[in-house]
Amino acid sequence: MSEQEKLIDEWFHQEEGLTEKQKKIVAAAIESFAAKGYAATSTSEIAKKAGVAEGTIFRHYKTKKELLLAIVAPMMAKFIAPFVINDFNKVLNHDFERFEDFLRAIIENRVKFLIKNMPLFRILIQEIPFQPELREQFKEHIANKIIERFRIIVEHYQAKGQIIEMPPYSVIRLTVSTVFGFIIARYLLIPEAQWDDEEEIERTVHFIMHGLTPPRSQ
Amino acid sequence: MSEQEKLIDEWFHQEEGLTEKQKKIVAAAIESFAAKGYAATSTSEIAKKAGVAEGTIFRHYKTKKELLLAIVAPMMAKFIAPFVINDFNKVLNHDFERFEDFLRAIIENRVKFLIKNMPLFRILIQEIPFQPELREQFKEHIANKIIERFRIIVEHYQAKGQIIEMPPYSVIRLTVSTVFGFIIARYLLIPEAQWDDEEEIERTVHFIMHGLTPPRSQ
Amino acid sequence: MSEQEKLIDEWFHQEEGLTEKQKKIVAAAIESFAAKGYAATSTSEIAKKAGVAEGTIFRHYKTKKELLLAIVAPMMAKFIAPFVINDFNKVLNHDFERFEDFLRAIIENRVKFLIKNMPLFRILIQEIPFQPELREQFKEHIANKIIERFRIIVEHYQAKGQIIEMPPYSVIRLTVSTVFGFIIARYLLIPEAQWDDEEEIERTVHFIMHGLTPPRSQ
Amino acid sequence: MSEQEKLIDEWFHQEEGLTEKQKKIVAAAIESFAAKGYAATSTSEIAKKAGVAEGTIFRHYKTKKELLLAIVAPMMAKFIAPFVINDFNKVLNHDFERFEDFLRAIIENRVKFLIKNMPLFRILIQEIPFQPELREQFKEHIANKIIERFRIIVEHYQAKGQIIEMPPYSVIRLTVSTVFGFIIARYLLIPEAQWDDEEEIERTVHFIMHGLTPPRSQ
DNA sequence: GATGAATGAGCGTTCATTCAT
DNA sequence: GATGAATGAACGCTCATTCAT
Repeated sequence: MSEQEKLIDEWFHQEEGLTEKQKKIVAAAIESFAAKGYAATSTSEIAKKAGVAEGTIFRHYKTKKELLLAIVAPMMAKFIAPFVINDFNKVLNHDFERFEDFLRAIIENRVKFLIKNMPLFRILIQEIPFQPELREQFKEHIANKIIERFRIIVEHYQAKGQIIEMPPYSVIRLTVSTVFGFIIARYLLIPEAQWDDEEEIERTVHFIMHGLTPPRSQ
Repeated sequence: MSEQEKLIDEWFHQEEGLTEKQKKIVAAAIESFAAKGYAATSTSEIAKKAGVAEGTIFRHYKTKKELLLAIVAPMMAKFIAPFVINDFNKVLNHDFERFEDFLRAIIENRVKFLIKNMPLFRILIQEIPFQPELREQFKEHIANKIIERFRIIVEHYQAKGQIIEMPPYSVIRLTVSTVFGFIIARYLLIPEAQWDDEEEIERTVHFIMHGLTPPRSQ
Repeated sequence: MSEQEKLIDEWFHQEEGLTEKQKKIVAAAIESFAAKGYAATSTSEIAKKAGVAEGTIFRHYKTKKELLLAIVAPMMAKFIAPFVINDFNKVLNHDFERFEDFLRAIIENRVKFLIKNMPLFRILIQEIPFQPELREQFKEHIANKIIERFRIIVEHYQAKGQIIEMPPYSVIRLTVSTVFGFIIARYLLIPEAQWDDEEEIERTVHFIMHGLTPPRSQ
Repeated sequence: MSEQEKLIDEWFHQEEGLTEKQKKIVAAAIESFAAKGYAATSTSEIAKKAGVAEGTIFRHYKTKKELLLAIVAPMMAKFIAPFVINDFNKVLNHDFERFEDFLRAIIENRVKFLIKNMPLFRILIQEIPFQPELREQFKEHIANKIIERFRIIVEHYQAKGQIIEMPPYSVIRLTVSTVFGFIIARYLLIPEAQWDDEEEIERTVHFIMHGLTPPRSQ
């Protein structure tokens, strides 16, 4: 998987036939979009930061919005790739005896992906409210495909009695919002606090599994 | 409390000495800021939607940003008001025997506030990444004041053995992100889905209290 | 003359039936027009400085330009008044045996008037290039009336052999530009330098009378 | 010197790497600034007159004020250039036996320069009261540098007994205001009058040299 | 393929002026 | 007579996009 992962992660920076200038443009755009938002970033600023002429941007990307999508779309694709690849799914279903193990694997894998690509993740969640195309892509890929796969997994663990009876979508919602809540708090809202990452992830997993109630009280 | 609450909620729309035109401007701005974002909303658009001349906006708000802050700041103030009012806090500490009761009360009260003011909530979370002034106010009011009060409450219930041993800030983070995760999914991301609100809130409270693991597995 | 003078000078501030508010408006306008120029001074700024509502300005002066003219026109009138009053002229023609005496009297009188009303003088010379109405008034009053009177005076002293043969208009031009050159240098261009006013005026009069030619030529 | 002079005068219109559009912008701006003043001239008007898009102005000059300075600064530089060039100064000190010759040379040279660049001169003296940057440049270049050189020259002729004993700065002030008085009257205030330029310059020189007093009358 | 000058629509903001109170 | 909210045209300036070189 790590092999696979590496390949996927390096997709962006080495594949897709991006020219040297294009890479600079994309890097500059990511930096500025993440920092100031798409709407508040001017193409001239991107050009300056990338060290290219303003026209060069429009040679590669017909419009500013196309540049945004060219940045965020592959990131979404890479994020979901591991879920989509059949082998990976099979592994999932058989390798993890317990839901907790599955959860840890997800966090190990996908959360680290997001952390590694934090500026892109930031752009994604910052711009999704404003860009219908982005929202569309997001819903199509994440909602429609991934959630279905998750549903099957959740039902699998529910059948095993490891997850309480509850509509799978609610399970997903609760799990996902807890995990994303950690990433957002940790890396976007309060990055300056002192975080014991391992401990905090442990607490997060424990919370998803057991909630806030101590064992004895039940 | 509901008396108090009502008064507070109606602050914005009826008090503050807003003239008729000002109210129209604010309403138009809320609508557009929520829909397209602050940066992508032009003052001329706001003026048109409000049915006033563009100059009128600037008579009441020196800059476009001042208009944004004039919209969002009172909303934050009203959101935290119940936590700040001492009586309310006292009530909190004595009236709710169980953390779960406290949690339900909070959801009953503050979540409904947010739902009622969803466009304002939307603007707040959409613009916080881009507006340092907003972030500053948010941190000052929410982070520094509310979180401290929450910490005391959490420690109170921890002392009672109703919450597991865990840094209070982690308890808060997990609780808050679960609750906000519900609001965002329900009202912003997937409002078009069919939601059984009461059931879903029940599941969310249950999740915070007990996690996903069934009672017997422990 | 000093009686007359006083009356004239106080015209502006006490007569003309200016209400209290009007006086404040005029004072504020003079201050701002002198400092930043007519075009760069906003009526709202004047209103604020005068402590009146913006509408009040337009109740008394139909337009901003009318306010300017209402300020500068009486100043021109007062400047030329002594020349126009017949008695004064008679006095001129008979009292001053020598051109030099006449010159000193003029400086004593009219230059002091300008110094006393420096902000108004400043506005006048700053705005004359841009305000045709002002230029018109200036030409009509100063050029057409005063210059004629001066011409007669110059010819009078030329007949007496006290002024060299030269077109009177040239004599006037040279005299006036020397005197105005002093005022402008002294009060507008380099007011911060240390000036020995009496000496400098003496040199100016001497220059006009004898020029830069050393004694030998006399 | 005439070679040198020509080069300098043509600097502005042919050198400096001004593009065709820039030249049109500058020409249009000079025309409008001179006619209506900087503050009363809009950039859209300049663009229209220059036959370019309004954005083009701001591509070449970051702000409207920068355009003003880009117009006036080189003019000041060119005006003082001959005084600064050492050879010229040397010539001055040795070639002109008499102060009068020096004066004629200055008028021949620098006054003709101003006449040739009258719109620029007009802008300079019209805007100096309102533009601190302009005033600063003016003082730094003209006041601090040129006046010093003039002082030396004046003292030189005073030592020769050709100029009466008087503080050199006063000599400069009187001379300069007389010369400028001529230019302003001739070209700005009353250009429509019939002027016999040669005669009038002769009278001006004569006035400066000998004053209004006939030699024999004293 | 890359450039950057040129564009003109649109931006946030200011302005002199009006008018109901 | 005085007010100040309201106006909308005009302002200086920025922007994404085009295109000749």
